[in-house]
Amino acid sequence: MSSVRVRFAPSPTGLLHIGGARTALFNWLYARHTGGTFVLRIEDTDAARNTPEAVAIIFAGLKWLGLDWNEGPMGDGTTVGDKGPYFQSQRRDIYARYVQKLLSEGKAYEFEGAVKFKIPKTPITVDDKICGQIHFDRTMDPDLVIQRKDGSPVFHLVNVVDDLEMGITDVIRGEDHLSNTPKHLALFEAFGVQPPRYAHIPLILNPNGSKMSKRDEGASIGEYMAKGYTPAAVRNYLCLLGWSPKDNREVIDIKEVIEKFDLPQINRSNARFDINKLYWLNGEYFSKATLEEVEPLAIEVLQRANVLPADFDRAYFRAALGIVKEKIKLAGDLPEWMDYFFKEDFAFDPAAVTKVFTPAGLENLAKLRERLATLTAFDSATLEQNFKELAALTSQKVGPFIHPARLATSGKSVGPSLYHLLEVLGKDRTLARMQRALDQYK
RNA sequence: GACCCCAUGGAGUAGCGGUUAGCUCACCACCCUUUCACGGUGGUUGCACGGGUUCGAAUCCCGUUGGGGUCGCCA
Repeated sequence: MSSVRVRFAPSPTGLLHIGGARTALFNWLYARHTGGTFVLRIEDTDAARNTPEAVAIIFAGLKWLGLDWNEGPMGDGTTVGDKGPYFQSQRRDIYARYVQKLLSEGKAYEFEGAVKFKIPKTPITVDDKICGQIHFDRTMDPDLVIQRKDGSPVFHLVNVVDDLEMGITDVIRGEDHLSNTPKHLALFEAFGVQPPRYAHIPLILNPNGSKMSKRDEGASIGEYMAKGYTPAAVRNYLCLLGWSPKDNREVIDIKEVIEKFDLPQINRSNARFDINKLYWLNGEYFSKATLEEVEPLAIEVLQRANVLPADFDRAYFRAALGIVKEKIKLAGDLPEWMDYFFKEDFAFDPAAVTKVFTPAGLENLAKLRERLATLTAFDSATLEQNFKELAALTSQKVGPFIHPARLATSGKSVGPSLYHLLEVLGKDRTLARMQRALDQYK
């Protein structure tokens, strides 16, 4: 294991922000690339936010993305690492000690009950691994409150003390912290230690270019979990925001990303979040996955949507999933693509009814039903043959039979390959559904 | 407002002094097809602007504009 030690230090806000997840990802990638250590630390100094549920959401999100950490609370109640505690709320005495040290050395002073750190009024340069050398004037910077009137330590202090105590060598964090870095550098200097290296990564913006806050659509990893996204796809997409393999590929295996990932080549400009591209990318992963791989997630999604009954027919379900899977990009789209497989009283799409269940369309449907009723085999090849024969017999193209058949048996105008659909539904269901449509509209 | 960062089509990016400015998503057209989708082919859209430097700038420098961030006893 190399000497590199990086950390992800989220605050339990009740969700794992997409930007935070990306920061975690980049830290994780760097740790894995260098063979270093990835530390998870919970910045819960704000007591109001410190709930077990909020912390659990962070664990769940990181695990879902496959970002494992080497040190910190593991999420199951256990803790790994000898630099703990890894919850800031449990490190009060450590912070107090550091504040005391600054106080006794005259580097901080009391101010109306709070404690302020004296910011050196001298220019300083931040040497950032992504942004390069950044100069800050500091001569007009006000002193920094490091401990509140109520005795609690402030973010900048705890952040620096923890990085110091935990031996963090590289701080990879959002660019929103770049302007805070001179303060942190001053604190490290006051403590008489070498500061870590810094790497500030660009932010993720909303599609309209505004800052993505936690209330914005799509800001929470939990949303993607709930919508049935594939974690590898989300992770892949996040890799592409600010980083690139530089060879025109989009779908890239995480192992290869680890191999190629490094800090200097990270982009310096903010990136907008494009749900469209994520959706496409998810489709790439979804269609490559086998039926077996997709099945558990599909069942979960469908049962949560009340589409799949508790006691479903496994073989029938798998057959249905098989023909639908080829058509969609996202597991979350499954409910609206599969609801009609499991109920007979589905509604017929009104727009499609107007267009397809015309007198001629219904006439064709009736003829079709009559013919299908005589079949003994009901496989897709036989069905296709019969559709075509009937079309030829009536001097029509096959479309005028296909469309009414689809609408009658699924209620929709779009769906999986029709012949396969009918095969999966089986003869009895197919005929019954066609009869229902005829009874209702003819 | 001050300070900091950024700037290639609608979005993500490749490019790192000489390219017909490449790729992906999205969009449009055509082909294929039972619809949708997939796939295939083609297409619209770009170096923010103005000055320099140079024989030559998307690439280097300065300015302007635009966007983002920081300036809390939030993290």
